[in-house]
Amino acid sequence: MIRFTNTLSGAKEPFVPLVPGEVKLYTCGPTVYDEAHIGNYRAYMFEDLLKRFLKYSGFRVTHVMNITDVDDKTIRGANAKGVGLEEYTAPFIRAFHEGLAVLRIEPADVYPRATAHIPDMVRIIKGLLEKGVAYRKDGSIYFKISRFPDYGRLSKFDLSELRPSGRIESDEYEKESIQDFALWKAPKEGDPVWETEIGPGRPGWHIECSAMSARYLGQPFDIHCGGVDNIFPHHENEIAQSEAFAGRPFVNYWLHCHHLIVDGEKMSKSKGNFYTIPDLVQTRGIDPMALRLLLVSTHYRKVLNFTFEALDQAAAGLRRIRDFLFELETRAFPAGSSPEIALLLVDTRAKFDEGLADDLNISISLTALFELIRRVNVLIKEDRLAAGDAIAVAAYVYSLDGVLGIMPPRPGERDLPAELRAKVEAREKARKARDFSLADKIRKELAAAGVVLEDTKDGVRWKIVRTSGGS
RNA sequence: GGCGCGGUACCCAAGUGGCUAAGGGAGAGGUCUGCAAAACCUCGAUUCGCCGGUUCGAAUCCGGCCCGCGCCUCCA
Repeated sequence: MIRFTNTLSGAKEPFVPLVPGEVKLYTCGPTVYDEAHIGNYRAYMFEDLLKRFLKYSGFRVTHVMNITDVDDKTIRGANAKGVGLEEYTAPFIRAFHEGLAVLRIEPADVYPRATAHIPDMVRIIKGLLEKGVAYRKDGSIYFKISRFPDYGRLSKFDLSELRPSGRIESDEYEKESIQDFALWKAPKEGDPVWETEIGPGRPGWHIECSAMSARYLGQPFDIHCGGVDNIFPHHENEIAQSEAFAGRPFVNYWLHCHHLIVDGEKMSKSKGNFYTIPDLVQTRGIDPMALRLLLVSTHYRKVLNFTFEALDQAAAGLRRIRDFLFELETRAFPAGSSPEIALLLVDTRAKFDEGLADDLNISISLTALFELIRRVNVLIKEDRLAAGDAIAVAAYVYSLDGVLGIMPPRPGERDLPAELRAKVEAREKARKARDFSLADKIRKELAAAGVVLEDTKDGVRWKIVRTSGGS
């Protein structure tokens, strides 16, 4: 049984999809006004783990991730640069997809863009007006919170106790109640304007998610994810719009991940602790898979403290997994297989699956993997592992890649360029001739190229220790 | 002030009433090795933010306190 912590109830609940075997998933994507940072990717990584685990568990998953390409910040950015909205957001959208690819985050089925779904939003706003849940004021349209008694259920905010913050005072739009939020914004100097049957203007922020989730997933659907900072107001408002419009529930399970901080502090450009994928991978030469393991291995409901030490630790863990596979693939084992290993794999699988099934408790799952590695390493050391065992264990570990996404390419998919291969052979010759200084010199050259040599009693073997990043 | 997360070894982190408090990293010593790498073995928290309480028994339950973090109207 799979269980998730549902923000709606605040408790761990058994996960039961609306349609057996199928999961409809909506995750809040980027607002493309700037380059995404590793904190943003932490959320996408959590969602990737969730989706991969659901698929691994046998569900068919339909995943929708929105791209917010019209809002205050994108408009401001485009105006500042003197270009159109589309021209302004295009490079950020491209960079976002590149970041996903570098981190091996599986693509969503659809990436709907807000600007391409204005008619869907208009239809909902029109419906809300007709029901009297929305009202017009100075060309804008607002959602009337007083008409939605359930408001605050997700964030557990009591409206009467909401403390006004500075932002309310600076709001440029007139509303009946400060808690009402904009569905549609009246045309303003410099804003893009859509001519629609509810009048000219542009959409508010929250309406796109209500409109696009309904279009691609229906209502209700199973799981909606995002960062904790989206709980209020964004997700609360989505619920209000969608449920008031359709008269039925919006989402069954809300899953939210916590933030990523850097060295114990919030990441911000002014502090200089603001990292993007290219910063780490291209500029600093970080293995993207180490970053992936780091992001994925901290439980999603805990704050992730990003440090370079933690990144090194993740890289070390990754190395242990890779070296283990390398061992299984490059050693000569005696023929046969043992029931002991078959049993060990059954136990490992049970523990691994159980961990993730319990609200994505990945620590348990990784422990299961590392325990398998340690036990099999002992057997290798004692010459008790047979060829069939090695194949079975390696196949199992690779199968986990469906969930973890960190494994190296399989043996057939990796090779050394001819020049490096020649160096490996040259070193072997030197070593046989006991010219160790030449042998060590070549070893160093190979190391600089990211290739590590290991001398075993069965001869030399090489492994690639750096995954080339990005481009 | 409200709502929500968290505080377990040098670092990351599991464990929510009971066998010796998982696992990974780093460190120290050892085996192996031309050197190295990997692997293996050994060592490492009498103790879980603090103080009380409940209990035969508490990291785990209850009460109080301290500390860190997030959200509180367009932030993942």
